[in-house]
Amino acid sequence: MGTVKKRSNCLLSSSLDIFGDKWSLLIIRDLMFNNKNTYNDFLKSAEGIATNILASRLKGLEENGLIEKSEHPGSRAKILYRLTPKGIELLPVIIEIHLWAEKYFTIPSGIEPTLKEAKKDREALIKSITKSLMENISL
Amino acid sequence: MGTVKKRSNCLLSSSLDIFGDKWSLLIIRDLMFNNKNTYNDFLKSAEGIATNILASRLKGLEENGLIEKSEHPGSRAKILYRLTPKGIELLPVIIEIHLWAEKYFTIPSGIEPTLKEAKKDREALIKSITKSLMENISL
DNA sequence: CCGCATCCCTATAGATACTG
DNA sequence: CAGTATCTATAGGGATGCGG
Repeated sequence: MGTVKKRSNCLLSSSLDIFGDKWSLLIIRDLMFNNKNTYNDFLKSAEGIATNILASRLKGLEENGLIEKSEHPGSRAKILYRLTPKGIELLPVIIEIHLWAEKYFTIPSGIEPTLKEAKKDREALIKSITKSLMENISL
Repeated sequence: MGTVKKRSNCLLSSSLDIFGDKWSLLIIRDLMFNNKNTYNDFLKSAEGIATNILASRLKGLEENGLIEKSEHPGSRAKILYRLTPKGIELLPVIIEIHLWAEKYFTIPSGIEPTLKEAKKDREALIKSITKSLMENISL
């Protein structure tokens, strides 16, 4: 999943070459909303990603500039993964997927307020979340 | 790819269970923007999907209510695939992916005006495209 | 411990040939 | 035209190993 081979020069196709799989956006989600930022954090997520798949996806996301590694402030042994601006900019995509899904799946507890806000003032919500994510980068 | 097994009750995860692969959204794209609506139309797209994969994806998309089959008005031999409202509602997701991709890939000819319109008045564009897609349904 | 790498095995993706 | 059949390659699950 590392190197990218563009299937066509369609923007959608090129995007799917990068994150068009069942796992990449879930890792982005964990980084964005779930305060997860280490290898083991991702492993523990509800969907149960396998370790080799996680390693492969992290490598691909890093090679494509969506995430980056850095030192963990608490432990020398740990590696901290962070979203880059390019990764953070996927927020609108993820929000739209949520808004779509909300109509067809039962809504998990806790996110209803955010969904409501997204429908009321989408731009403001994106701006606000982006801001706090960007601040996280410059630690 | 037919039956759905939800990995978790996360809205994003459930969505990726349905269209989180390298092909499904491209078929939706062809139906939305490229006036393609038969099996062979999809086969001929630039990315070069294999026939068995196409069959599998069409089945999955139909089982999940994103597309539906109908009779082709011109030829009895042909099958016409159409987006359902549930499929059409993926338009905002696809637009956001395009807007993201525009920043990181070279833009293919022809879609620049649409991208510009999407940035100027996103809601109006979505409304307009949705309307014409919906009219297509009730033939 | 933590972040992987490796191995083994199964399931799904995918290329190509072929069929009703 | 719209798919199957067949075969191979890759994705993915699960256990385990291993250096830092």
